Amino acid sequence: MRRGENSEGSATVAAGGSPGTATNTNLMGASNKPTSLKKLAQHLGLNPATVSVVLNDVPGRNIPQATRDRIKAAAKELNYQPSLLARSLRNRRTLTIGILVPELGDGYHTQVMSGIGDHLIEAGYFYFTAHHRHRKNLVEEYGQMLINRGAEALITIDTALEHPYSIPVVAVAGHRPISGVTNVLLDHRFAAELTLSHLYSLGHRDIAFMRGQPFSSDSDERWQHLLRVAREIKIEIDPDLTLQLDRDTTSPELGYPAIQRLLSTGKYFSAVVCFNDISAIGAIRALQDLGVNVPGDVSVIGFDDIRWAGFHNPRLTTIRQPLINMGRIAAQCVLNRLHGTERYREQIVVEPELMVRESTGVVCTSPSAIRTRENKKSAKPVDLRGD
Amino acid sequence: MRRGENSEGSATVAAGGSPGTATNTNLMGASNKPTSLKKLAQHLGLNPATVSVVLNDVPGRNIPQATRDRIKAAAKELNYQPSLLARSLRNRRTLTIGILVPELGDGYHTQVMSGIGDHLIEAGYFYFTAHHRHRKNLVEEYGQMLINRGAEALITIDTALEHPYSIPVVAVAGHRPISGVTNVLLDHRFAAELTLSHLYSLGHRDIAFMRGQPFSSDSDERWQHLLRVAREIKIEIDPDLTLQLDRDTTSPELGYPAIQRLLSTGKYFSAVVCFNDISAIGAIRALQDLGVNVPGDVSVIGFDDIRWAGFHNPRLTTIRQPLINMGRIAAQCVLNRLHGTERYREQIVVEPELMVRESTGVVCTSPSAIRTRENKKSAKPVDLRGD
DNA sequence: GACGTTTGTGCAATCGTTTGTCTAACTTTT
DNA sequence: AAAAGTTAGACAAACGATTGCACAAACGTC
Repeated sequence: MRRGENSEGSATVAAGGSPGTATNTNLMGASNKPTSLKKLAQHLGLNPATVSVVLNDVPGRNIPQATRDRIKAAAKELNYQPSLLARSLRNRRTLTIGILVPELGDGYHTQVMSGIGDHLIEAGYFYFTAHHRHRKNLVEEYGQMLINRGAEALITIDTALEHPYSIPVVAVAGHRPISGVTNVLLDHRFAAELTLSHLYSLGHRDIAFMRGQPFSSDSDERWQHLLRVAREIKIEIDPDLTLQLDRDTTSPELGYPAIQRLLSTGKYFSAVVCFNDISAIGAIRALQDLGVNVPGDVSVIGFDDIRWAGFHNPRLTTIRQPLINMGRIAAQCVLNRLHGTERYREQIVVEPELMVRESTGVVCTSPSAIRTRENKKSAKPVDLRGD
Repeated sequence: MRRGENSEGSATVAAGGSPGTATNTNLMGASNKPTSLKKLAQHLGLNPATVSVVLNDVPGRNIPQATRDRIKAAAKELNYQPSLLARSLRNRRTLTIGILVPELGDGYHTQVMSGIGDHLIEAGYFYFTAHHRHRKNLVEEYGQMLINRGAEALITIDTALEHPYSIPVVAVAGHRPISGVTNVLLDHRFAAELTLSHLYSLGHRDIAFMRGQPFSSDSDERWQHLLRVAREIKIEIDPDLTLQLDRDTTSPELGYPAIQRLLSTGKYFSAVVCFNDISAIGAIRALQDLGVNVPGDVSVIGFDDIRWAGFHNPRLTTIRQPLINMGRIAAQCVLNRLHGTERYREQIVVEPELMVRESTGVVCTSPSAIRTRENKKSAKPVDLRGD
């Protein structure tokens, strides 16, 4: 049924369009070069400086209204568009922010980016994005590149910075304290409390945990707080029930094999705390495929509250990070620091929120249910998508 | 249990960090200004031009190795970083592409962006992104802005362009033929065939349809092909079973009320063709909430094959668009046109793929199942997230 | 009619690079 | 030893805009 089993999706590329209408690559309908200030001035018989002054409404210059009108009319007529490149060079202001992310096209980061982008573009700023796939040298290289291209400040998401920068930096979910870097981060202590007290109150004591990949900057922080809170409320964390994610992917496939491994040990557990919603979705899928009911037999709790968490089946109980807002806050902070309207702060803490939905429930009293899983034939193997 | 019911996610902002360590906003550890070519040359007692020549390994110039080494050493020592801004101005090459999208942080677009970003960055290009929320004036304004900032070419996703541009443009899922714009688009005819023949072969004849929002550029194209193919294979399309999406959101909430409305009419249908996976997930949720089994009572087919389609419950049967690949193709095409290594083409067609999973099944023979829905009490109302 | 002020615009330098041309010194050839 | 050629690097003019300063004409005042 499927055509093309190659991993990246089959894309048959076909040339279309009638050959007769082929257009030249470079020059379209309009004139080749855009009108420069100089040409405009020449056309008007004026000096470029005068034109510039008028077009920018520089205060304190007296140019008669007649000339002003004449200039503005000509600018419109010749469709003059100032080269922001040249302007940036001269003014030493690019109105550009650099954004450093590990990955494009993933739920978590894109939500944050969305908040950032919204705010920046409203404020008249543009941004360069670069993704480094958690590779140290690329973080360094692209960071520098962004600066060379004129970024006035940097925003990073889930990125491990190594040293201070000469421009303002705001890091979303970067945990290292670095001089000059403002960290926007979640109150992970509170998140751990929400997670564990929720499960505890439902009667769960045998809880499996998924630790995030080592390269994800939230992983360690989140784990440490879970450990601490667990100790405080006297939940024992069994090393055998502790999974370590390691694959560098943002597909739900992430959590799938982890759960398979967990189940194959035969150890009893009534709940799984997942590193994020994506892995939670994979985990649920794995459980369901092996005949384990969620939340009947095992409760699953996610993290992030990505867009479809509330629409999954079962609806995902999760710890919500205000991702969009975190992005917005980061953008706001970076602009404020740029404009000097805000003192540098080491960190800005945002609060998580427990979203109770359907994937968690009261603990299953008879552990027989989970023990029966060997008897059930697992469903068809999961469809593992390439990318 | 929830703290903060405001729609954007509660984010309590708190200033952290010990006040003593407050750092100045602007100047960090390093020297304030980065070293320019001029300063470097001065430091070496040489002319900037000579330094430039050496650092760029300009061929055909004879500079003794000793001097070359001296220059390179000094460049490293003073950490000279060329201003790409100035270089761009002088060379009239910015190595920058502009990307125009309707929305940030949504499954469909971000997948495409991911493919674009990958390819561009590998090729040494950077990109500006701007999102216009389908607002005509913003499309125009941001498009111009990108050009003013030096974009050498434009890539658009799901964006309605109005006129030709003076630089190469590649549009992903833009359907208007515009001179100088290469359209990367899906073979919607084939997609319609895949969709309908799949449902037909499962016995479905009473099929409901969701039409995409008018501002989405794929909507009309997709609908027309569905109509045509339906006529050919003699599936009747009932206007009463045709839904029109209109809300401008990328949350599954999109499909939810549409299905509610549909069910409330009492008309019988055995399958729903959704505009995309997101709305399909919302649709499934709505059906399930009203006690309709998917695929037992109603089959649902999506479109796009976003990342978690295969992990949803039930796994989503869908028409896959090779989104990442479409992005990659767009990037490749735009660079090729820029370098003149590829003739302009009006369009590049990519092929969809039917992913048969679990949300479609053989038609339910006794329509009683769906008629019983009034008897069942619906589940808790769905959790409608704000953003 | 001399002088200060206002008005309207031009000039030139600057931002940080790149690149074509040019010169001075040094080396080789005859 | 003079002509020719090589070598090493300087110089200046761009790229396209901004901005402080200068300057000329017109105007008003005494």
